[in-house]
Amino acid sequence: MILDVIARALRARGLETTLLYGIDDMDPMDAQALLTPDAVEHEMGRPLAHVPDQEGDGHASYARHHAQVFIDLFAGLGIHPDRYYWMSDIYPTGDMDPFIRTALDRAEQVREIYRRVANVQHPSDWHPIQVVCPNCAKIGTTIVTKWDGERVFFECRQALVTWARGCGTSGWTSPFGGTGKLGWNLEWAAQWSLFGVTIEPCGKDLSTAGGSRDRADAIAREIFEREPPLNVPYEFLNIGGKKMSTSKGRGAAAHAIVEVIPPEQVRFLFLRPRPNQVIEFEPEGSDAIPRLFDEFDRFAAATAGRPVRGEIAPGFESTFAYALLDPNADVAAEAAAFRPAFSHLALLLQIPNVDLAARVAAEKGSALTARETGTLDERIRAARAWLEAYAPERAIVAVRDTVPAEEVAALDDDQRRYLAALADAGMSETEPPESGEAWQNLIFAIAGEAGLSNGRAFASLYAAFLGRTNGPRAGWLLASLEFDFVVGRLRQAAAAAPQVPA
RNA sequence: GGGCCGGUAGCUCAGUGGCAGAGCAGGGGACUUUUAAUCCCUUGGUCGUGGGUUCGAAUCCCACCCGGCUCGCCA
Repeated sequence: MILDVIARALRARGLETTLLYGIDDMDPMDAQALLTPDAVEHEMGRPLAHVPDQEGDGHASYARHHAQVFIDLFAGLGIHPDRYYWMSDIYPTGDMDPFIRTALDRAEQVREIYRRVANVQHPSDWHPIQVVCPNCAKIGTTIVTKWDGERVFFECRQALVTWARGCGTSGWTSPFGGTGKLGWNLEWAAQWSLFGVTIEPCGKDLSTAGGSRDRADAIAREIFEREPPLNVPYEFLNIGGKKMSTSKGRGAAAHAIVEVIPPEQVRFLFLRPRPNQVIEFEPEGSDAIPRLFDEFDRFAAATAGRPVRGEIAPGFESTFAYALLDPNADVAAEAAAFRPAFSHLALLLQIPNVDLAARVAAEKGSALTARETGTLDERIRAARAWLEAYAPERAIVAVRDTVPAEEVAALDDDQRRYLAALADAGMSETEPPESGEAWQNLIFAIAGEAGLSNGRAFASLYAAFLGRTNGPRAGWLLASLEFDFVVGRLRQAAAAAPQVPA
């Protein structure tokens, strides 16, 4: 996301920019969670690119299957790298061979960097490369101990790592052309040189002192003799206090979020705070999601030049523009587009027989454009999902099965009389009110006769039916219920004992 | 234990030397038909703690406290 926005910003300044995304699929399989039990012994430790797709849905490998999930996720968020490259494709071309050669020639220097930068003490025969075992095809279990300038001596050790078992084979082999793979920090640095990388943000888990980024930076400078790319360390998004990350396959939270929140609001969520600020996002039982929409709409309004409440963060136009899905969107037109308020939609969705499109068009004051109808549909889906999975109790409108005793007891006498009068009026109509409009007219008419302010009239209705002080348009609410039930409830509430002052 | 980042209103966050802010939430009010909308008003702070520099510190320096990440492998 950060890289996508950087690329967009550079292009906006007229700079030619290429956005690359690499998948390190020569790395060994080290997580058995997604493997079938009988595959564990055989597959653990093999390169991810060589492990068959466990789902059997047509991907060439385990790596391709799972990476596709993220590629799709990125595409859905408007992130379209110019090129995805796979290390399992790069190594066989021989493009990495010069870097492998340099790393092996300078193995002692690499070990020294690990000691100095990361305080990691590798054995004196350790070499910064692993090879695919010609016997068992694993890469995570092999260690290289000698280098003669053309070939390496490897051992496939039984107990090199705890998560995979080697076969015990050893021998001389060429490390080039796809057989060998540089260690992670070296591979990272080699990619910078190979692709001419100039900017590479990374998360704070890597950006720590002595961490992967420090090592890769040192290796780039001292082994491959190239200045490392600009780093933009960024913080994480915490969902309910837990880290969400795409890089370690902890994608479950990411997908759950993306299912509920439309892409532009997801982008907005990431872009609004500074990169080094942890984003605390707690959608569960909170108004975090409605608030996210409201803030987005506020930024849109400000960008369109409409007045907004209070102050707005500096750079709001950029934040809004980069939150848009389409990098070439007409920002002014997008900002000016009408967007129905999320919480209002969530409310309307809970009332039966509401023509949402008509209501929203009425709020706007004119017909919705195709784009706005799309936004509406998107928000309706989001609001439904929110109500189902995340909304707090107070956002749920539900007609109580019985008279809400406490809330009704808090009503004043004139409000109670009003409820009785409304019941009488409903009964005395030649036709029982059926439409929301008929009920709404009656509610206002009786309130006028009783000299009760509209606010207090509505409040008494909400108390009697919902057990709360406010609610959706009362006429339509009553119209959605059985007439006899409505009259009965009105009478019960009117007859309820008033609250005794403590 | 070392390192990095963070700690500002109930919540989410702005604010890098010049009167502590916004949104939301909370409280009060307006509204004869959008009534969870809209509009107006408003409560709320030991800027993590303690020291220092300065005419002046949320901001710069030092120490400490708390939280997250990281410091063997893997990525």
